[in-house]
Amino acid sequence: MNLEKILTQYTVKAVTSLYGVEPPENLLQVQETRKEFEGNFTIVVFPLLKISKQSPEATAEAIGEYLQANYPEVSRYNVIKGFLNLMIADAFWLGFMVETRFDDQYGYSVQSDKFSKMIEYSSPNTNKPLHLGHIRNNLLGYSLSKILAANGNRIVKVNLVNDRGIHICKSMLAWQKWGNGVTPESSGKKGDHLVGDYYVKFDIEYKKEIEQLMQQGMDKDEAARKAPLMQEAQEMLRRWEAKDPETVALWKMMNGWVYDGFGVTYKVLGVDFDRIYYESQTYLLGKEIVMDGLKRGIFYQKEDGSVWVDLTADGLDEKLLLRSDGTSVYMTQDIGTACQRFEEYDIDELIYVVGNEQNYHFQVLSLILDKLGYSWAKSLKHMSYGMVELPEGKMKSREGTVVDADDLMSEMTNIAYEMSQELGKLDGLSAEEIDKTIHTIGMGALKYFILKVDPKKTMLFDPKESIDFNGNTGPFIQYTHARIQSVLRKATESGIDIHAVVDTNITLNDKEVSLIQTIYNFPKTINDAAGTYSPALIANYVYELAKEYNQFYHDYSILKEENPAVRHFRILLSKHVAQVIRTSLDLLGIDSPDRM
RNA sequence: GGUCCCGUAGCUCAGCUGGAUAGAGCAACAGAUUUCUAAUCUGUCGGUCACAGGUUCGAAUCCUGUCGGGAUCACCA
Repeated sequence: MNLEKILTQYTVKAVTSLYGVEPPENLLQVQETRKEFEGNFTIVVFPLLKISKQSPEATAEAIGEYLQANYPEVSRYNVIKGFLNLMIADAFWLGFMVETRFDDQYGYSVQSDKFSKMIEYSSPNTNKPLHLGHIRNNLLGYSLSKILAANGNRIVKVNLVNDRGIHICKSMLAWQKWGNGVTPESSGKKGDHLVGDYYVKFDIEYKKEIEQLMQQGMDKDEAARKAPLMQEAQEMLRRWEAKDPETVALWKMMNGWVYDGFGVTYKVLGVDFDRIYYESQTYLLGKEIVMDGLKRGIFYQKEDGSVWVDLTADGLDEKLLLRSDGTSVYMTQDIGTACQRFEEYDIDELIYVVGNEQNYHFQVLSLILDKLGYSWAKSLKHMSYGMVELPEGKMKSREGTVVDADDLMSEMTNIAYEMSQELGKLDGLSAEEIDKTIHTIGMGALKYFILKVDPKKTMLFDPKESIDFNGNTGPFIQYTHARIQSVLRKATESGIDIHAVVDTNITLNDKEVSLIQTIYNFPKTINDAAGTYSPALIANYVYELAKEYNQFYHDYSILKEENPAVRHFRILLSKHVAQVIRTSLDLLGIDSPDRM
């Protein structure tokens, strides 16, 4: 059981015994003591005053004395105003350090009854390469899946690739017109970037056409609709839907280039999927379900034949489900794919990692499925995250104001190389080791930079100021890990057995207690992160741990400590800190180097 | 206009199920290395927690309003 809960129970007993009234648990507030005060846990006694009928100080004093006298875990206490600060006995901390199994599963929950959760993330369009916004999505989705798995869930990671539609037709058309048969091989360009270039090319030419038409007196909307290029793109989409062999062949070829490109990006980013869905295979789903809902009177039809759902009673609007020509819209597909997934997989929850611009969409989706009577409708979850903005505002693909994912990642690696070189950290390493190290550090910096921010919030990325490697950063934490590994190597070299049994008959200093307490909090942190879908909690936690360790490292010797019992304990502590750092970073998808 | 989200130090962010004197990093300045990795550590400077009310013993945190920023309400996805 968790120490906070134990202290809560003890306090209940103390109050009952002292004042003859058993306090309801919600009156008890046990929290970690703030750094500037002495103690490990603090009981806030203000809510208990109505029971004690005494001053805050007297109440705190009485409870403190009772706890210290009756429970060996509580070694000392002090009272400041209405706050009772408790010191936990070294014996408890040492017992925790010696008895706990600090393997790579430390902190994980073991659920006897595993929940299965499907996480959909990434979900790119195939008409252009991935950018920084996709990086946030992928890192969040991947990290969340790891955190939920650590919290005792079975996880299925899926990606729904948007491989069809007008956008890819634009790239195809532009390539046909201006590509001269260029391929990734002939140009030496990554496939997704090559296809993206033609998407941009389409837009440029399209804009020219619109302008021309407007000069001929057409208004903007009409020009946008009637521009020959747009007409052609739409014609191409119709041919694709009619399965015209030539169009399908071109589509397959260009999507193939994109998948090769994405594969490389995903690999460098370090994310993966258990199952990839393609919208070309799912876009017709959902239609029958909607028609069935229409029959059952859940939806209604307008005169032109389009099908709608009325959500005004739920405080929302009316939503289109089928166009007047009978074709599906985005919502129709999502209804269909959700049903398909719950049929195909034995899952308890379906989590969509999608930007907060679609909050409304997912609210509506869940509501519609609920109206249709699916019992699992309420277990659809939207992990909504904020946009990544540049100093000048939102990124816009068509205007070229995007931070390209591949460029950014290689730039991070380059910076990692320069810094490592400058610091002389690469001396004596093979070329292969250098590559691996700088990749680990560069990606560590990028991933931590993204993941330390609360997912819900819009975050800012300034390309002019490169991502830091000092302070509250990924490399700082990685460095702490590498530093500990170095100490452990030195220990082994000098013949110290780092696995030796630790004598618990020693006194701990403040920094040591504080470190142990932080390690002790790890399981709770994972649990919180899983409950709130927030990798940021893990990131903030591991930063705190690394910072505390560095302070400890600075203030105390480990291998040069003369008392062998203390020395062994500090080695043990260091080892466990390294383990918790490694596990934490792993939950963020970040590697922990042994040297850097 | 309706709905939702956000506003904390010069900058980037923590803290938000109410608790102590609001915290980090960056930037600026000053220091620490004969000692286990200085990508580290220590210190100084920096705040009307957007504003105004309210609830409370206690509000950055909860409620109401105002201002400012963003998203969304498509026969786009």
